[in-house]
Amino acid sequence: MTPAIAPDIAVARSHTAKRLSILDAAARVFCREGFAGANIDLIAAEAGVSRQTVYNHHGDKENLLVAVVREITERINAGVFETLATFPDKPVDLEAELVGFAVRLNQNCMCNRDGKFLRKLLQTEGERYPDLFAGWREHGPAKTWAALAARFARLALSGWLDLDDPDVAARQFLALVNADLQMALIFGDTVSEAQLRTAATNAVRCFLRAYGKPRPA
Amino acid sequence: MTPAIAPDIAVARSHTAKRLSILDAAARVFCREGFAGANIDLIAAEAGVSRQTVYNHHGDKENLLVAVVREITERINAGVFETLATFPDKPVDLEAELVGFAVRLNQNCMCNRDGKFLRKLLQTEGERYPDLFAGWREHGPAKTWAALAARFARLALSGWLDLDDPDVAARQFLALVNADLQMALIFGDTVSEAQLRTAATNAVRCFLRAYGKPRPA
DNA sequence: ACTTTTTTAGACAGACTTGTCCAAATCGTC
DNA sequence: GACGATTTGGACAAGTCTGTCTAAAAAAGT
Repeated sequence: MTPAIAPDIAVARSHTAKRLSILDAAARVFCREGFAGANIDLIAAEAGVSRQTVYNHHGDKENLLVAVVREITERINAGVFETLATFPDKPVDLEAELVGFAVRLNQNCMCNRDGKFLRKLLQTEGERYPDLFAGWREHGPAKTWAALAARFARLALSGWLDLDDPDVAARQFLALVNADLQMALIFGDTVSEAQLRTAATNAVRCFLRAYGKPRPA
Repeated sequence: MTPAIAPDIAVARSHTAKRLSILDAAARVFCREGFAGANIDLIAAEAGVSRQTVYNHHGDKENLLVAVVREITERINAGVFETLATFPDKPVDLEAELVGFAVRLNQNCMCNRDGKFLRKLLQTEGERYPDLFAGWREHGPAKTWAALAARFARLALSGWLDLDDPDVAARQFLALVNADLQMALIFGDTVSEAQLRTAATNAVRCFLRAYGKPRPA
């Protein structure tokens, strides 16, 4: 069995390697130039692959865009899921731990390369291909917000927070975390970790002034 | 004098009318299709003008983009300036008046057509033409934030607010106001006034829980 | 070593755009 | 009604891009 499978894996590996390389280059070029301005020759060159190979793998330019979006949304969802698992459910120092969580969230989901790409692709092609992002639209932010809201609700139950509406609080938490990064995000600048920490600290401080309670017994 | 000027004005008027019509159509098409995908024939058609006229007015496609961005940023800046003047400097019911202000801000600046266009153009072409938006980058949001921060500082002085850093508070106020609209803004949906009011109410309530003080005497 | 699959490079047609040119037509003014 | 400026429609060359095709080369598998 193993000898029969091993070659398959080897083939699949090089195949997959090229596939990923193409998707990566395509993501970069689509984001930089927009769908209409993206040049398949350029994508092939950046992927270190011949143009024909691009067509062999993904057939169409539109198809390639679909594959890129699928890939990126999957990676982002994975990052969000992973980061949500680090939420401070049983905090000791709530402020510090929420700051850490906010920094992780931004580093793993919003401010990394994938986040930037998704934001840009969504903005540029969202209206032209509405069903392209329909899946992410339903399973992405809404799920994230709901999960975060559930965590906040638990913190409220255990006496750390005083909340009217956990869903609103979750959205506000995320908005506050990005408050200081708006400009950088909109201009596509890279944000240093120091900026990230400052932003998160300001956000959590405001959030806890609004919804925090003295540490429960 | 008047007979000598009148024709000039008449000429200028029709000229200007066509100019605006072209800029309007160009903004729509650039935003919908991106710069590379925008078709000058289409712009001319949507402007109800022949293609040659577009070239007569703006020469180049790139030049046309510059003109569009200049036009939009000017309108946005005017809207911001106008709306900032309605800030409740001497409030009676601070919460209600801040909600009203937030709604106006969104209606006149962020959520209207110009705001949507600027966001999209910035996202799509900001990296390719960095100096195109350099002017707005310096004189736009930074000025807005500073002006808003000054208003909040005055509210703090007169005993309505308890602020550490008015600049941070201003950015947080704006972030909170958009917290509930993120999805709609990112997907380019239109937002109803009811949504705007709800979002503003949630935002102001959170903001005042964090920074509000009981009404001064 | 032989076979099969994948990749490559290049040529290619078809379509589409941009920006220019020009002659006819339209418009407002004298 | 005549004049000058502006607009129009269409034709045009030059360039770019997509997607296909082909035969050679490379890689992988048996």
